[in-house]
Amino acid sequence: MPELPEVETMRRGIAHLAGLRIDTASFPRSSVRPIVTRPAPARLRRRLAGRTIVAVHRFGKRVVLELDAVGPENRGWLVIEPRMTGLLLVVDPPTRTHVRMELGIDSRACPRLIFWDRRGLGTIRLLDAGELAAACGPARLGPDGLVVTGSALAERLGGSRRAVKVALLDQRAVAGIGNIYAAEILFAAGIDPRTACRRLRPADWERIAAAARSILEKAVRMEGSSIGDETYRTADNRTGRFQRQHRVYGRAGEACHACGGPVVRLVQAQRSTFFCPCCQWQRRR
DNA sequence: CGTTCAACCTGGGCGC
DNA sequence: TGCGCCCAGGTTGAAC
Repeated sequence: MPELPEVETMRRGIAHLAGLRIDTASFPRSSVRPIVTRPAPARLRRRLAGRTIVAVHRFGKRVVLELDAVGPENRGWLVIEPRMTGLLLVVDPPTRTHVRMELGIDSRACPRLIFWDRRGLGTIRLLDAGELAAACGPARLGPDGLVVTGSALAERLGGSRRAVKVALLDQRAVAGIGNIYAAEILFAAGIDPRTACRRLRPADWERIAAAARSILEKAVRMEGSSIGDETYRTADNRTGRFQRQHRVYGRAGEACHACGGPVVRLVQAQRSTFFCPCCQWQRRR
């Protein structure tokens, strides 16, 4: 579920935890297979207790709690990856099932932070500086989608034979774009998602980058996209509002707002792509 | 290099 | 009602 706008909204929703101390950490087992944590839950619990949250970061689609050094512990980074259904909440989740992590925070302002993940595909890892660089550094994540430039995209993807929609999902090329926003960005840029990257010219990459910045920024302002029940929510359990602005995502068979023709769904790299064949054209040479 | 498939999970929706 | 199937915001690794 969460892509850059949703994860950024989560980050902002818990940014006020900076400066506060983690009292207790628990990792309830709520399904056949417990959520993936590193280290394993029992040890992670001990290593988190008593640590102060120095800052709350976002790297691509991950929220990262920076923790201070205490006793034998060096400075650490708790990397939370929500994947499809993970949520960070400062209020009670819809149900107590699927709670994967609960941090008791030493403050009346925020008694707790809950990671609630219906499908349990999310991961939580406590990393040191070197591991953080390997997981969230430039080798793994391209420039953030909010500030990506056309030349950065052209440099990373310009020679690729991949379809541009598939390439935009590559976090090494640009960080934070997922299936919803890839579709919306390419609609805004007027480019067919099947176009091979190598067919695109510098001006096309500029249009894509400009559309990415503009759409992601607007989606952040509207606190992300909430689709269906038990889907993405803000940290205080409100729905996002950007789903109302979707032009193509999830609209197969419906009329394009621009031309009136039907929005089409197709599958690329095992994932749905939505686009308007009339408004989004393909450069073939 | 690029694509395809499977896997990790839960649960909603649909056809029969 | 129930069953089986397809679908879902993500990521990773293996196989071809």
